[in-house]
Amino acid sequence: MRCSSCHLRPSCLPAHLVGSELDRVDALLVTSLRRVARGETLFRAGDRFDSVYPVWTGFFKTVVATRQGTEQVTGFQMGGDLLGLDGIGTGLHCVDAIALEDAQVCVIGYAALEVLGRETPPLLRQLHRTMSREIVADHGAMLRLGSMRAEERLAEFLLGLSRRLQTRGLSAYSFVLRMSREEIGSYLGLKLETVSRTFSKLQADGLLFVSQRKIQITDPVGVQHLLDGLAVQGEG
Amino acid sequence: MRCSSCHLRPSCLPAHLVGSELDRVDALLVTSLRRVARGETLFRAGDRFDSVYPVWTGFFKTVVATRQGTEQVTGFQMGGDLLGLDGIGTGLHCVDAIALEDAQVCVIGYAALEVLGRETPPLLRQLHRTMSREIVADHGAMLRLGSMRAEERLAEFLLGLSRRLQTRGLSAYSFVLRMSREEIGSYLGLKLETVSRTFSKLQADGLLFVSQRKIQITDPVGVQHLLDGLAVQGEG
DNA sequence: CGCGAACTTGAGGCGTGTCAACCCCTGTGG
DNA sequence: CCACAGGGGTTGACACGCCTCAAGTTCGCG
Repeated sequence: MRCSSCHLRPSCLPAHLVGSELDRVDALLVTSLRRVARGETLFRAGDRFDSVYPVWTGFFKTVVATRQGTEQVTGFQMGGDLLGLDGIGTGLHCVDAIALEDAQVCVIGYAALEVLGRETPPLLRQLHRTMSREIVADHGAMLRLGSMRAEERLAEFLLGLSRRLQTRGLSAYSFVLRMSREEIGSYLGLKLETVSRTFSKLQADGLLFVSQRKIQITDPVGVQHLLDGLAVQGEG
Repeated sequence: MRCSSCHLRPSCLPAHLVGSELDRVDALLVTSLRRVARGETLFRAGDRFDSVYPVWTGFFKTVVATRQGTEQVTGFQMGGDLLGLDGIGTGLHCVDAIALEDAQVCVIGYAALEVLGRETPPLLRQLHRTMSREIVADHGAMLRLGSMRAEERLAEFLLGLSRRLQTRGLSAYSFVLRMSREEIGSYLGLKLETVSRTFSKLQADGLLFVSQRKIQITDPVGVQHLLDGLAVQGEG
């Protein structure tokens, strides 16, 4: 695997590298590629941390669990997203990373990343940006969970997903969900029935079509207005 | 200001440094000290990012806002905590950092931190740990907001605060809240009335005493059991 | 000492959860 | 080609926890 020829590089750690920097990264950064079958874990909470994993293909969820069995989905990761950052702090992972479809990830040893980063400032800077963006994204999740109603949470979730698909060159307004209603519900702090009902309501309001996991956002502006607290415009 | 003689160093960026590393950090890391009066902002969402700020004295909250005026408290920061990491990703801060009491922070230029970090691996590693721990803490917040009932959210919040006070050498079970009911509510995704009622209920259940902002946790084990889903033991 | 902000408490409404039934896809095997 | 099984999704009725609105109290600060 060579980072220099990877189409995901602009959104990955070796973004902005050129020339000899890129050569070194090609040679030393990614030690291997790892396949994870649908339903399998890339790592589990409690596992020893030693690597971070940019997603190359496929789709993941990360899940935290409490001792009494409750679970919370903390994120969904797709091509270009970085998994494993939760482990740096304590040396142990504290979420499960589970593939929602057959997936492949690059394996980047954290020790190697530290060494390479010391002699390649843009690489380090990109790592910091990535961690910072995850913090900001988590703040967005807190806003969703703490201050929004079910309809707003789902709308925000869909627009965020749409935006992420778009930056990866995929269709922004017509896509297939990789996760179940229950997983969406866990991420949004809702029960699966509420997610289902809310999808139906958004469809009844003419904002989107939903059929099982196929989504088509027919009125993205209307969805955005819902988030801005504006009433949806009538037809007459 | 010299990091080497700061009592908060073990929980700050220059933790684990020794000898010449510490000398360099003393000379170059902290460019100045900044005072922030109660109610004033250290930085605002939209401000240009150029520094991170370890809290030296005082107490802060960070707040994200939406265009329609809703706010969400994303965290409370006290001595040793690091403010400003949200800005690295985009070069702009995306939360407001507001002092809840007169406070002092160290100013660490991000550019200087990057340069110093390159020649001082333990410093860089500590930065990474700090960011990772913030990510993990945010996942904890998501779990609270997404999967817990009001009573559990408040119990978890109080135990977390208790633990943080304890690591700073303060009393774990008797302390004064620096934030209002409304701010706690925002952080926990509850209305201030619900926070107030829940405090009263925990007191009625014999787990703590509360009087305005003075808190005394009289039965920390009971509070922990509440989080573990165990019923509180009866008296007979 | 007095004002205003913060906190507490109550009554009633609403949104989401709970429980249950049914439907729709998909895959399997006869 | 169809029958069947099973998981995921949808929908309904009802319950409950939290929110809303309102009144009254306490505390902190000028």
